Amino acid sequence: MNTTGLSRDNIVALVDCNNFYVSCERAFNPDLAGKPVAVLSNNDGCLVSRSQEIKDLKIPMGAPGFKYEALIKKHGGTLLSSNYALYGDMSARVMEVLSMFTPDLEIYSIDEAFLGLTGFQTRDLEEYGRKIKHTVQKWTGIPVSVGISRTKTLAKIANHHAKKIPAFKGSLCLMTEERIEKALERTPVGEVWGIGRQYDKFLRQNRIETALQLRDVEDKFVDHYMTSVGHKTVLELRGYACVDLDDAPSAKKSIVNSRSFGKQVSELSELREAVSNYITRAAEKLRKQKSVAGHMMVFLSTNRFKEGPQYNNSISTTLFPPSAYTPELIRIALNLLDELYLPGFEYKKAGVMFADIMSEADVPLSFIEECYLDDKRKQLMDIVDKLNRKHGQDTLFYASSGIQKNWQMRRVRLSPYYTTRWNDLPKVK
DNA sequence: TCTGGGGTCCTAGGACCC
DNA sequence: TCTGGGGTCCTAGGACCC
Repeated sequence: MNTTGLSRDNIVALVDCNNFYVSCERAFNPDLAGKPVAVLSNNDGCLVSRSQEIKDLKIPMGAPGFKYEALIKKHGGTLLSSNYALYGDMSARVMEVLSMFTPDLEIYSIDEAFLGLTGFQTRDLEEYGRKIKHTVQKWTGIPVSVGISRTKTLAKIANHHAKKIPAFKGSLCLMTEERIEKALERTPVGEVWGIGRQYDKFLRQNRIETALQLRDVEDKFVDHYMTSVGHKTVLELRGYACVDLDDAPSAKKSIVNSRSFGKQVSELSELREAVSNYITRAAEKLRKQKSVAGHMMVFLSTNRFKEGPQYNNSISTTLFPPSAYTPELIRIALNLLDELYLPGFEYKKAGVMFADIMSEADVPLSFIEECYLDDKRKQLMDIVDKLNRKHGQDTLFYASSGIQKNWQMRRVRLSPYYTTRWNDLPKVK
């Protein structure tokens, strides 16, 4: 395998929040400490974040909430609806603290970040990791684990062990050959970043069961049986950094907004309301990253878990000129929906997607006017966005989005918006 | 009664052209 | 009637991630 130009002198840390959504809830509600707590997905469907006590009850990730509700209640536990406004805000606070520990911060997901530490060799890195952990905990109330090594893939593994093994006190640094080998030997191959279910199965069939065995596999095997992604994974395990740190979040290439409904929906009028809402949200995201979309898709599906006739379909169109102007996008989407819709089905989910996304700045000058960017429509969108940011989502909304919203998702166990709504600020008694 | 949502990257294969 | 082979572009779908 070719390793020309790849560095073995990198240092990178992965900081990962422990049970992030549950930790956010606990940060504001001390009653939840030490008891089983789980956060449910949208529509109060499956468990997407579990406290240690829930994991100890052997309740798997992604399990449907209703199956385990009784068990959780029996152990004095709590199930909560997801409160993304709260988690997003807490995430921003954690990331701000992390940014003080490195000039190279890559926010990888809502609860994870990579920190470039190349050049920090002279420090006691594991101690530095512990300092990061304590600072985040103190200033945000969120517990995190820190893994440090030569590549992102190795840092992931380090993080995993830091989280699982109490003796490491939340921070593990894998820099020496000896430590790396020991950790890789104890890591099942399926836990390696980039090895999913299919690869796991294939590798095990070939007697590769640990991360160490994967690292030391013959080049011939990799060349023959693994894709370019697999190549990178193996090289990263060998300490060659192939996945660069990316500190400037890039603009999204596609934007999706979709939700399951809180009930079965068969009326076109209700679907039109939902799609109008989804377009509104997706177009806000478009404008937030200063983009316009050249392609739109609308999709619709029935409940796949329920017996009965199923309908699962999508329809799409080119947007020319590309746009981020909500009223126009709603009009187009509703036309698509009318075409897509078949009466007589019980629908459970709908969604919209924008693709062929380009930056406003890249719109050819000759299109700018048609593209809405150069006139009152653009100003109107700016004003709507500003008002809604300041006074809350849907302060200004579109008539087509409806008011009753009977189709909306269920969130019956929602915690207060502790950090983003004045009336919900926690009170000190 | 009740089973999430939002992304990226890669590859294979079809369509088309020469 | 036969029907190569190489290149490019596009799309659908798979695999993976959080």
